[in-house]
Amino acid sequence: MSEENLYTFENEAYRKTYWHTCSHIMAQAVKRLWPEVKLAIGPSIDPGWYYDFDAPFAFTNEHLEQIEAEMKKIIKERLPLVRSEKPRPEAIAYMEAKGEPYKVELIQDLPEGEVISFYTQGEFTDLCAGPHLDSTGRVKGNAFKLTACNASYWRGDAKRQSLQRIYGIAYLKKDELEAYLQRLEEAKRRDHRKIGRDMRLFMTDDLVGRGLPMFLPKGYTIWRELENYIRDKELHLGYQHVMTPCVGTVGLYKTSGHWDHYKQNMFPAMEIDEDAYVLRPMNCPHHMMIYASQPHSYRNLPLRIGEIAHDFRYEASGALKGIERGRHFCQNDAHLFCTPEQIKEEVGKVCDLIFDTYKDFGITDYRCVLSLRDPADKEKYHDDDTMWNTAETALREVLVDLGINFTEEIGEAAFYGPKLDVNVRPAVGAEYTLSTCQLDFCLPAKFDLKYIDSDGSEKTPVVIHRAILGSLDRFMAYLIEETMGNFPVWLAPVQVKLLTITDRVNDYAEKLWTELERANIRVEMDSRNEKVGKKIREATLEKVPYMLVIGDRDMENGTVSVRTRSGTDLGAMTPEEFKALCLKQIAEKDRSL
RNA sequence: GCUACUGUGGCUCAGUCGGUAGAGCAGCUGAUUCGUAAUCAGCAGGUCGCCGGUUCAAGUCCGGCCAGUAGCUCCA
Repeated sequence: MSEENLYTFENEAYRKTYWHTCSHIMAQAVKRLWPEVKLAIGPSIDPGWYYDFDAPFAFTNEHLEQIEAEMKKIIKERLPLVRSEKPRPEAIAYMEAKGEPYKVELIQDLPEGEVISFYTQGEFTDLCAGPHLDSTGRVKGNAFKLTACNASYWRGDAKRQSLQRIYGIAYLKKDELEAYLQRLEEAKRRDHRKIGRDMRLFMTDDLVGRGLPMFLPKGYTIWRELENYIRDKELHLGYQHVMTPCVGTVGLYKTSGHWDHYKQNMFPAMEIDEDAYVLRPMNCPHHMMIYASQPHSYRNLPLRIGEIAHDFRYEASGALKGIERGRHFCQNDAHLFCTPEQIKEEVGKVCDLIFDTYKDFGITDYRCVLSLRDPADKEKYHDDDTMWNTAETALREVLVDLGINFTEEIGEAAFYGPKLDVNVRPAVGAEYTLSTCQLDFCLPAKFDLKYIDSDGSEKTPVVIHRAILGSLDRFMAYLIEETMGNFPVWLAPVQVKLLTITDRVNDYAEKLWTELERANIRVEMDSRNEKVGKKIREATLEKVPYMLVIGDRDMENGTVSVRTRSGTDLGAMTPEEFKALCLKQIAEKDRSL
């Protein structure tokens, strides 16, 4: 790499340094304008940066403009950034003198022996490990923008001080900044909530309740295809599907441990007769009870119990987001009961299923995470070090053996065991988990599950919890945003629309409709008295993959004129030719159009 | 849940300094039968999220609630 190439945003280290210096410039601007504002932390993120402030007033867009103007001044002043170090007592005294309690706390919590460094630019000094640009003048004054101001918590703890986080973004050229802002705007147009409303896929209503989306005919058509897809796939892999009720006794969840860990996130218990019931938040206990209902031999393991299951969780109101996160959702759940020796093969099969499914949906941009417990957190995790060591070691080994690329994250495990999470980043908002595969040595013991091993002894099975499409609701949200509503033909709510040009061809079109409908193609007819241009426009906006334009010429020749939603004119063909083309595309889950 | 912002016909939006609502699309009716992204005309549709307050007068100002949006926290 040549010398000047280091100073581009292609270079991650430079990019992060640049953004971090921007965050210091922003903090300096804020302190100049309002000296009473307290500083928390201000790292670079990808892309951009933020800085958390404790201010006695709420920042508005006008404030952000003021800050931007002040930042431009600081950039023009070309202030050098100078690093310095202080011993701990001096560093604490320094920040106390400056009236920065959050900085004092940060210094106090730095591990013993850690170098405590500061960066100074003009009158502004911040506690910081660096590195930084050598001068505020390195930042391009016409290519940065403060994009948002939101709330955050001091040290990410909801019980502590609420702070105000200002976000910024910067590039090396103005047009790069503008291109970025434009991408943000475009992403908003992919929002599944907007597309879902426009395409009449799902709706909500206050009287029905918050976070309780209702799927409309078109949305449910997609849903049904997804459900059929994954259920059929599972059947071929030896899964057995069950149907269990959406309500269970509190005792069931006390047995599993969910009550202790999650009762505040469940709909409150309903007292009926002598018992208390809850809407179920998940399905493991039901499936455990099914396993427990008869004796098992090692010969019959693994036993794979699957269910497209309705669950209810009392999600925080601020966490609700369309069908991505609601208070009712449907899980593509399964529990695989197996012997310890079978773990590797079963996890491998689950991973194959996940990646095979992603191939069918064209999902290529995902990240695998091995989610481990935080050993220090005895509250959140089932307290059994031996169990955790066994489970985490086993899952890690399996993933390495399978050659899966993954990163490890502490404190992301389920309370009963470690998991492999497959995460994606949607067009709008933060990364989330689509698929999961969890290794559980805990619940089988709690439910006292047994099998008879080859030596005649009673043993406890291991359970693998897994979800491929995760929640069908969330999976659909993801698909909507990825495709912008341009679903592949096999998923499109309406696959073909017949557009008549004149009433004279209505009978002919009717026959075509019947023929396609009998071939199980989802076909609609638009025989309104409107111009064909208007019919094409509307069908295109509805994102119907294929339009068949039918006029006198087609009727005479016994053909249909095929146009795609992307505007390609495939010309005239016989109905048989079109039907074959369409069915082939559906069968192959062909995504091209 | 926390902080901030937003809430006007089904959808997208306008509504000035407070003087009791406007458009386009969709819908309905009629005319038009027109070959690849909007035919023309007419009609109808709103207690301006809800409740209260200030005022002679509130879509507009103030308070509370509800809902939505962004981010934070959480996500078995």
